[in-house]
Amino acid sequence: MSGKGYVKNPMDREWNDSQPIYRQVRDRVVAMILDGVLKEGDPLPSVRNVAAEYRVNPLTVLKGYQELVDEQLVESRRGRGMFINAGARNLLLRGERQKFLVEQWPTIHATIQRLGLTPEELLEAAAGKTRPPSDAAEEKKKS
Amino acid sequence: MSGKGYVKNPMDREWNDSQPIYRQVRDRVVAMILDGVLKEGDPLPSVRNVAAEYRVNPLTVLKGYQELVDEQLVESRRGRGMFINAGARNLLLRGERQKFLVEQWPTIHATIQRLGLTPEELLEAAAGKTRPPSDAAEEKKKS
DNA sequence: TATGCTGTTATATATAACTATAACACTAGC
DNA sequence: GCTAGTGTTATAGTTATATATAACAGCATA
Repeated sequence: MSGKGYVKNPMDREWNDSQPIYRQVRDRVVAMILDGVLKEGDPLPSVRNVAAEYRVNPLTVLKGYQELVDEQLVESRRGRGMFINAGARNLLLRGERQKFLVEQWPTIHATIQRLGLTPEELLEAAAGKTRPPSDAAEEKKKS
Repeated sequence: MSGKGYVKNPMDREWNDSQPIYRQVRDRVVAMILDGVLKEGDPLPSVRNVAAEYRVNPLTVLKGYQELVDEQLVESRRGRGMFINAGARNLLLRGERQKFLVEQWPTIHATIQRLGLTPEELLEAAAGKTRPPSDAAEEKKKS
């Protein structure tokens, strides 16, 4: 059990523990398409490159990419690479909006209500200000 | 292969596929505490009852409950049950707020921006109206 | 004591996610 | 042809999640 260690990557601060990596890979590409970083016809970063850069198994990246193929967002050309399909962004703008509104937002909204979070707090947090609850509980003094 | 089937429950519409059941069990109890459905000193529904009601393995429920014990939100008394600790709600209001604002909200906010969702759409969806993109709402401009 | 609730532990198994390593298949450029 | 870059498949092993089944341990009460 100890010989050939199976050690988790120290580099996975990049990854969210609450979701499989391959789905996060998929979501990252989706975000890049929506943000216009990847345009239609563009090649995706190669499976091996991404795997190396993020210290992840190539198969895991491939699995994420395959989901995009199944969603008809990208096309795979053996020996050449994977490429963003035409119409990918529009397809996403429709699909992801609906998916978010139906599957995620209701739960999120309930949580916000439950925690009594105000729009002000949310906007502040979104702006990058990780403000502590303003009373005590502040021991991270970096001078 | 077919003999002693290992079949997934048909009843798990109750459960979200994107997160382990035991964590959803934990989150449900947390929600009940925050909502005041479960007050301090109250007993949690028994492991076996929950398991039966939701058609889930008792061990899975126990695992979710154990997380609550580890978070010092509930206390386990062998032979009697598990009980909400004093101060549980306050502890949650601080902890869960911070956790949400730091770990979840930034990503969610980015997604909302990316999809160009307006406050109106979000409020509508939260109100339960799972309405497909209406034709009239196409000309919305960000203010 | 006996019964019937609680939480808890022990075995064994199934499936999904991730990994390491290696090989195969295709394309482009030298 | 050779090589280096793509995607793809194959084998095998680890960990996490969830299951089925059974037993153990403590408490309350008739």
